[in-house]
Amino acid sequence: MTPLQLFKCLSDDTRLSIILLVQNQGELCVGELVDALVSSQPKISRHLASLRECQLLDIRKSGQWVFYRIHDDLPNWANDVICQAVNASETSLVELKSKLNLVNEANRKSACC
Amino acid sequence: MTPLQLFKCLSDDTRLSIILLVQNQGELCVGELVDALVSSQPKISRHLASLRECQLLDIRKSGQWVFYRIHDDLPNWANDVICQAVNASETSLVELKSKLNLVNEANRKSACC
DNA sequence: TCCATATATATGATATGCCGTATATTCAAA
DNA sequence: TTTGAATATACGGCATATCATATATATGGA
Repeated sequence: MTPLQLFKCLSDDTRLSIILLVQNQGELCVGELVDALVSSQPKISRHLASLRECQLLDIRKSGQWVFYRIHDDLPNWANDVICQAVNASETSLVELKSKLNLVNEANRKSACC
Repeated sequence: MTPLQLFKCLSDDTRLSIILLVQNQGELCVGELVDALVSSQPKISRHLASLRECQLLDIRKSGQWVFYRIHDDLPNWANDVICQAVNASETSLVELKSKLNLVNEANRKSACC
C-alpha cells in the first residue's frame, strides 16, 4: 500500500464515505452501507470490491451477510490518514450515520477513532 | 478544503510528487520541479495551477521565477496527512531529490517534516 | 526595443473512472 | 430442490482527467 494508492481509494465520495463509516462503526455490511449512502447496491458493492482489492478493507462472512472492516494489516501512516479524515468530517459523518439501519448481529466489531 | 478535495489533489502521481517535494524542500520553482519529475513544463505547470486553485499551494514571485510552497492556511489535519505521506515515501523522495537542481536563490523557505 | 528565459494557457486526442442496468452467485429456509 | 434475500459481476455509455503540442504572457538584460 503506497500513499498514492491510498489517496486514489479515498478520492471518490462514495469510497471515502464508506471508509469513514466503517472506521467509525468498526464493521458494516453491504446493505447497511446502501442505506446510509442512499445508493444502489451494485454501486456500493463495486466500490467495496475495489477497496478490498487494494487491501484497505477486509471481510467477515456471516450467513448471507458480508461484513466489511478496515484491514488489520494497514500500516500506521495509513490508519493515521484515515483518522485525520474521520476527525475532519464530523458533520458529514453525523449525516451519514443518521441514515444507518444496523442489522441485528451480535459480535459486531466495535467502533474506533 | 474538505478531506475529499485533499485526497483528489493527492491522487495523481505527478501532483503527489510535487506536494512531497515542496513539503520536504520548503519551496521550489517550476523549473526545479520539471527537472526532478522528468516531465514537460506544461504538464507541471498545469498541475501546479490546479494545486494552487484548491489552496493547497501558494506562490511567491521573484523575478522570472515563481516559487511554490505549501499554503500557510492549510488546516492541521491536512498538514498531518501530507506529513504522513512524506514519511511513508522516504525512498521515492530520495529518488526525486536526486534529480533536483536547485536554482541559486537566497531567502529560500527551509525544509520541513 | 529586441531577445532569451521562465512560466502559463489553449486545444484536441486519448485514457480512465464511474454509473445504471441486467444478470449471476451464494446462502438459508421452507 | 425451490424460493427469496444478500451480495457480486459484466457490459456499455458517459463524464472527467490527463496528456502532447502549440502558443501566449511576463520578466530581465543587451
